[in-house]
Amino acid sequence: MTSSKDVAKHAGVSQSTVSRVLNTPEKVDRNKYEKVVQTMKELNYRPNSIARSLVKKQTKSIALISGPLHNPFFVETTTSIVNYSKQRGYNVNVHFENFGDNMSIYKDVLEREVDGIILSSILYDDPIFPELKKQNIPFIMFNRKHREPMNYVEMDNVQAGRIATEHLLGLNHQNIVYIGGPSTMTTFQGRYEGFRQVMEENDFEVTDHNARMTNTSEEAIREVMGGY
Amino acid sequence: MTSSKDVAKHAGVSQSTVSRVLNTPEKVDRNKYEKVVQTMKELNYRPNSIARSLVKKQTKSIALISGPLHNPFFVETTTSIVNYSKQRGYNVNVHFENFGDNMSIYKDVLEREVDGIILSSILYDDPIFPELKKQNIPFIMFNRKHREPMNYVEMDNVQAGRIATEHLLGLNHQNIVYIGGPSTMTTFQGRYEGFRQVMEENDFEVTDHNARMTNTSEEAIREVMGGY
DNA sequence: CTGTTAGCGCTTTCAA
DNA sequence: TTGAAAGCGCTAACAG
Repeated sequence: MTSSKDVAKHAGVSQSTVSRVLNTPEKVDRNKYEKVVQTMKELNYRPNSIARSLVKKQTKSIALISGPLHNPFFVETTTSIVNYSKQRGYNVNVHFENFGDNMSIYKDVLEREVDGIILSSILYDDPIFPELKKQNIPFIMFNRKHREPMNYVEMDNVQAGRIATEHLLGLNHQNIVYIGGPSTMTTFQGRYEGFRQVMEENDFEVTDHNARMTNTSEEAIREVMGGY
Repeated sequence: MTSSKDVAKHAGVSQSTVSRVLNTPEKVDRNKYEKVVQTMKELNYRPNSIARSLVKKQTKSIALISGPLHNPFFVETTTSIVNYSKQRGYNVNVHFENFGDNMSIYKDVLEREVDGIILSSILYDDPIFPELKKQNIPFIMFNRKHREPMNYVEMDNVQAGRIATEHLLGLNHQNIVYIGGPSTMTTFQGRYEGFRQVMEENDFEVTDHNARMTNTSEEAIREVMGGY
């Protein structure tokens, strides 16, 4: 591995001048600049990003905790997040949620220095948040929010629930049932709320029979649907 | 940010003892160990992975250059690679290939210190390889291989081409056409080869009419198929 | 088992 | 504009 020190030696300048060529080239004498750039090429020099991160306390990378890619939603979001981050000069460390053991992911994420964290698939009262706050690491949720007020980006789930319900009602259906995931996920809370609102506005009763909470596994949904 | 130095001070030990508690706890006096661990908790200490990487010259992270997730194949591979890496203590920096401008991805990848690179969606004579070799960064390809002998993991595309062709022939079809992607991708070279072999073994002629190379876009395929 | 010391490769004062 | 020097937070000899 050739370091800036090596470049400096070969180019006959100080190591700090090499550093300046990288960071503030305009403050370097034209000739020395050329000489240094040339030497870098010859020696195949690549600045060490780790060393830079250490002093700048900035890694230019962010962690993404995503839901599973088998859900097309996360295909879209992961792709966009990765590509946009790249465009802005950031790398993305991707992690996939691990049902039943998110703690190991949190541990993993906290162990690395990142400039920020983007998380989805987080529970209403997930234990990672107190930790994140304590460690003072910037983070933002998407597709979910937490019980406490924190930054998040989410679609309007209540409205989504309303639209779906209104659609069916508009088709003159009389027997509508809501099947949603657990209310520990805000996504489902909202959609249920939208369903409930529209149903009641139209004088339908919402009962345990036509509003079912289940988990999001195929089997569970199949079982619930079997009852109708 | 609290550092190991802070912990050392508060615990009344040297900084190297704090480091030892992290790395070789068995070589630390029981009492001091407890004291240090406790102090870490109190001060909310997290070891700085950047500093560690700098001295160990190991980042415990790998870069993945993947094809687009809209292709289910890459959903599977990305998921597996990320999860398995995690299990082995590695982080994954995910990048998606950028048709027409992979250079910017290569630049991006090279700029960060990683312990190795996994790449797919690489062309037969992609310019990243000379660079990788020059920089002496470990890498492996999957789903593709390069013109030069290098490490790769790939399915047996020739066999795949054979099986598909034999299947159709077994069904007594007489008019079989091969439509594949460009031969700059080894995947297609192999499949074509399998097709060709079986066809010729069965005394069918392979011509420009029944073997077509196209690109992998929906439109291109549609157009080719329109001709039959 | 422990502390002192050097040093990883860089950025950033500070004087010159 | 430049170089010398300090320091980011850690690991790794080394001597005791």
